[in-house]
Amino acid sequence: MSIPSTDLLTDFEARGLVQQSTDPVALRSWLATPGRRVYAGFDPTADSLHVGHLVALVLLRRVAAAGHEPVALVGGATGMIGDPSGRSEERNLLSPEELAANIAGVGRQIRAVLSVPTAAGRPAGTVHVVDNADWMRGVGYLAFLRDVGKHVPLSQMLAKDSVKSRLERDGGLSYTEFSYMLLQAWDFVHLSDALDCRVQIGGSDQWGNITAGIELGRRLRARELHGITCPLLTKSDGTKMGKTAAGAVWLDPRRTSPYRFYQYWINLDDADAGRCLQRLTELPLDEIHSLDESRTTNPAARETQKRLAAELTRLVPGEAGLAAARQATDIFFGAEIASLDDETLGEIFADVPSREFPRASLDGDGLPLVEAFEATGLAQSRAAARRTIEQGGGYVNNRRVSEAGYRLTPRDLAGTATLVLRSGRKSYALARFS
RNA sequence: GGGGAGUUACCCAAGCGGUCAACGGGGUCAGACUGUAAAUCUGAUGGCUUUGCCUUCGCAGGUUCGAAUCCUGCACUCCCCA
Repeated sequence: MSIPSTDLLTDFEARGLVQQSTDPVALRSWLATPGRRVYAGFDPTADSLHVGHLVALVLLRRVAAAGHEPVALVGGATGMIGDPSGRSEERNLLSPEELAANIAGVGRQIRAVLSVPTAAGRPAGTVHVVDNADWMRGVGYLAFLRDVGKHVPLSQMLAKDSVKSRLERDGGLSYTEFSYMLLQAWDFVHLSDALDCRVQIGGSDQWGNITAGIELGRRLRARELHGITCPLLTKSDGTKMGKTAAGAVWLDPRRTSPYRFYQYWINLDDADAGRCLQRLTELPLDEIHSLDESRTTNPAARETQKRLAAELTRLVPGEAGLAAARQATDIFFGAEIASLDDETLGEIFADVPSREFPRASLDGDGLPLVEAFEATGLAQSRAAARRTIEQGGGYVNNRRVSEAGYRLTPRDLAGTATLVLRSGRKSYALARFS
């Protein structure tokens, strides 16, 4: 991907990534010089980022692709406090140990995603990952109040939407969370001092915090800082992006397997998939348009979803993760499971519940299938298992078995000691015999 | 304190002496269809060693050949009058 460095803002605009920005003319002119530093902050609220953070990560990648240097701030200091923006309730404070682990995990992920070569094969170049605890740790409360707090009018703080909406609620917000924006404002000023970073980008819920920093920069340094926010990615059905019945979709493959990550994107509604393609991937716009076209003329092919899933799975879990996800997808939606070794089966069915049985149970008459269904949790009782099987919803290694009295014997093993049970379209369980 | 109504399977809700494991709806599960979507349609929906057996209709007793259905006591919920 080659974006002329002068056109970062235009690029953002073209992809629908700009919700609000400060003066576009000044912004463009500052970005006209290559090698500018642009920052986005990440709160270490967990040891992994999730799909909701993807927009910010991708924004930073575009910053890099445009010839600038992305600065990712992992909020070790702000994470001690908790950002009230976009939150309806007071946050629980994290313990220092949790926070340290989260910072390490999140930092690693940011570096990993930002170091994946862009679509055009261009490496991301210099990436700064900074922790605001490094400059906040030594700052005393009194000094902070005198040097920073003094320059922030209460009226402005109270006017922020994030504060207003919380004050209107029963729970209100604590002084601690109220102070959050001062910390973030100071971060921005600090980064402009230390790295000459003058642009902050983030989700639209960050507008208040960003402008607080811009304001502080003007008062303290007489410096012009800029901000861009992008619209929060939402789904057309009103639910949150990146949420499934099973919980958030994480970027860490240990929390969300590559298969489930891939499937999340594959399953998006058409309307959402198109937007995601534009905002989250680095596909050239003309390619996106031709996929839009394909979506109208041949929706059943679901090319958009396939492309989206491939792009993002490659970016996050990586090329190997994509291969694994695809293999798992073939198995989950494909034909009979022939002979696969136990290790591969274990990997493919990593997300699926599994259950150990004594090897001897397969000998003689074998293990009643209904018993295996019940034991693996595929059915709540043997009667339920029997019903499912009688109605044609019972599968062994993806081969339908419709006799409720069926018994599993060594012939049913897919690997050397494993077989795959399935109930209905997509409930799987692994039975291991040892 | 007095009077009345109610308590049924995951939820709502019929049933008012045998034909009741219990109508119907929702949900859930499975099947068909389909784009790994939505909608729709079909079936299932207490358990088990399943042509049968066992345990369920607030709890405990009782009447009866036989009770979710009748009687007594207890617990809880709701409404009305004080």
